[in-house]
Amino acid sequence: MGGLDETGTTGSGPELPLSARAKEMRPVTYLDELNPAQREAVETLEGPVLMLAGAGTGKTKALTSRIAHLLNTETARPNQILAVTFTNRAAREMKQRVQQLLGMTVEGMPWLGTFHSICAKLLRRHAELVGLKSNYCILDTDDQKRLLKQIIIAENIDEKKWSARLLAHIIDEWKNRALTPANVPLSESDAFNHRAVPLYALYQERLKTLNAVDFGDLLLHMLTVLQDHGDVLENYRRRFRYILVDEYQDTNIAQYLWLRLLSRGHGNVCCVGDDDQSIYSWRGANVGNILRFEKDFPGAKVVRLEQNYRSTPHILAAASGLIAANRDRLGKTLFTELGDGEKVRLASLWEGEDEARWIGGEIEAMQGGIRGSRTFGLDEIAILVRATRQMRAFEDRFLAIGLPYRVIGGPRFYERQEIRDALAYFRVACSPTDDLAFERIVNTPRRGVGDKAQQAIQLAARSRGISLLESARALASGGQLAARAGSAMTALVERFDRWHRMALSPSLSHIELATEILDESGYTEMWTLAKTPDASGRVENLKELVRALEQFENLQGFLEHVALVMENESESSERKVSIMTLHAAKGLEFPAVFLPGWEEGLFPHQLSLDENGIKGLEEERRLAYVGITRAEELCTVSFAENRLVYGQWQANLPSRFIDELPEAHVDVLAAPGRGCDGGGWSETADTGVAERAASADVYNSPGWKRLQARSATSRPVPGRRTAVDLNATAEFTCGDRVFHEKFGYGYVMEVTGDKLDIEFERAGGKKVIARFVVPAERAS
DNA sequence: CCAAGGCCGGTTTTT
DNA sequence: CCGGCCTTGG
Repeated sequence: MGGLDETGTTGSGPELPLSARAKEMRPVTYLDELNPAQREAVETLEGPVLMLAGAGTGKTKALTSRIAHLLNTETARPNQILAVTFTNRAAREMKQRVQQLLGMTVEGMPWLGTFHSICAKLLRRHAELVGLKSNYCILDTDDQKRLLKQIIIAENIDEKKWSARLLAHIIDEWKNRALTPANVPLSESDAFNHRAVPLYALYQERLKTLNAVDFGDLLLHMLTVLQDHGDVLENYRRRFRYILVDEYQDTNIAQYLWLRLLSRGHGNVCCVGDDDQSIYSWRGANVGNILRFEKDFPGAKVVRLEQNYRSTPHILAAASGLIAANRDRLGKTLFTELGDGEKVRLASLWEGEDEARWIGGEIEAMQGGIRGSRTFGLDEIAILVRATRQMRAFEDRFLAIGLPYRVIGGPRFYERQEIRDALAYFRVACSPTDDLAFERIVNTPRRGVGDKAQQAIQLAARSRGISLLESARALASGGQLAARAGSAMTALVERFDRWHRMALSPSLSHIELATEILDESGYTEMWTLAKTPDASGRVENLKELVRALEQFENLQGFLEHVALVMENESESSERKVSIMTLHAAKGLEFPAVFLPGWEEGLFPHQLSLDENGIKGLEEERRLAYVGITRAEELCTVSFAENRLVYGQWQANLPSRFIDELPEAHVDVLAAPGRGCDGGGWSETADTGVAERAASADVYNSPGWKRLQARSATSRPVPGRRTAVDLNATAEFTCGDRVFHEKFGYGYVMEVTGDKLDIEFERAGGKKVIARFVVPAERAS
């Protein structure tokens, strides 16, 4: 279970004299297992330390050993250590490994957790300092957007032009940068048609009335508390004598400020990170934090962990060669002592389906004992994609050939509609004033309470300053609703009253209560009767939800857990191939990794380049680096020359990242699927692709050569038809030499309306809309 | 009040 | 091409 301790599982434990016992129980061995760099990072307990830990260099080991060392030398007691991670997974792993090292349970480490869970816990203690009650509820992004939408509509703003989604994004960014409505710089006040700042302020007001916070607030409020209340700050500075931060390259500005406040004074802060693995800038992460560490924390000791224990040499060299193309980096030289191993394999396929088919074939071949090569279990294999839409092809293919797979990081269990609905019922039952939850389920399942009735309830609630449930009760009993809505509301209010009483009664099992709520509300029935194909799955999920309740003492505790630990915890032990995004793969490793879809536009992703230019490109490259470095023994990069994108066939160039892989460490597979075995596993690959002309290795394929050659040989015949650019920027005629942002220079071959057929020198033949090209002489 | 059709948008995603 | 969301018409 997660690193969230809000539910009290470990947080409320007594502060044990853990280190003393640890010593009795187990002799110090952890130091002997460290290399010199790791050892230095572990043993430098005082003052700021930056551990620059490359991929696979034993960073978690160093971090956990450091905690063990702090405890074992009695430098700190467990409750004096603040250790923060980003994900529950990381927190859980850290806890387990400290336990392993010390050979005991770490019940007494209350301050090891995610930024969010630790802040949530602290904020419960100090909620009143920011105008909240300690039982505040934590909204997820869905609630957040619904709330913003209400505000936008209430302010008479055209929601279509100015979406809640956009506003949520703007506000999140400000919160990431620790900007309260009052602090937003004037230069940014024009955002959202000059309305963003006042709307932000309104939103914060509304949250306060609801006694609610969003994720960003957890950090921001705690920051406010520490900044404005010297006594509280002093208290925590004295308490958290040693601070450890995992994945420092992913911290945002609010988190950075928070850490600085807490560590100023003793300065015992140890940050671990890798600037080359910073892939979350779009979520507010600020690589600058790690790049600036030595300036921010004067006298900092910087330790580089450069010995890689994960990947074989070719894989490591390929990754290092690739990332060397990035400019803004601290720079590390990773090395390994592992034996030879395979080169990174590179395969070119005709189209996306072929790619899935080929990889499926490879995986099957890797199962059975192909003579001379190692076999890989399904759970040792991962497919890492750039975008979720790439997953479909693999799922289809694997279903077809009966290859067990699991998609990691898909829509999470607690984010599914039916689960969120059920939780909303539980929320209202526990706290009848939870308006957002009430709103969500007031007419789900349909019970005849439509827009009009809901608006009346809202209005009355606002004007009288009462909750929606109370308002509904008043209107229903006063006969102020339409007949159908009125009777439905009376029944619903009555039920909630009863459920609330049951929730308060300690004698009643919360599992029975949950079951009753779902049955009596008609919610389970709604899905049982639904005729959509996914209905039965949803009923299953509801059952699973009730099962998950068993691990908690009451509904309240469960709801608190869910708010922060949005994970699907049903882990089957069956062996399966993992399919996930590159982002989701960070921190994981697999013996064999497939990296499909290395095509310009997809990876690096076009939007990333468009929006962030060179910075975007460098982040994409780091993503590629993360991908390759997940592999222990076998890494296979592939690309498809053609891909169906939003129903349109698109011809793609191989990713520039392919060119950046050092040739000496790459094994270009000859024509996978054609029977010319280049790699060792290919002979059993599906030969259905054999007839496809253009499948060949990247650099020597006939198709590739043809593309290269074409521009030199073909000269268009000057033509008659002329395209009129609708934006009146230029007119084109057959034979014109033109320039395109993405495809480079080429000649216009044919003109159809505003569409041009262009032979590009590098990219080959494309159909392009006229306004996307400029005459070559105008290209900068 | 609800179901069917039109329209837009469309990377990555933890807490 | 697909899904979510909103509008429209019954």
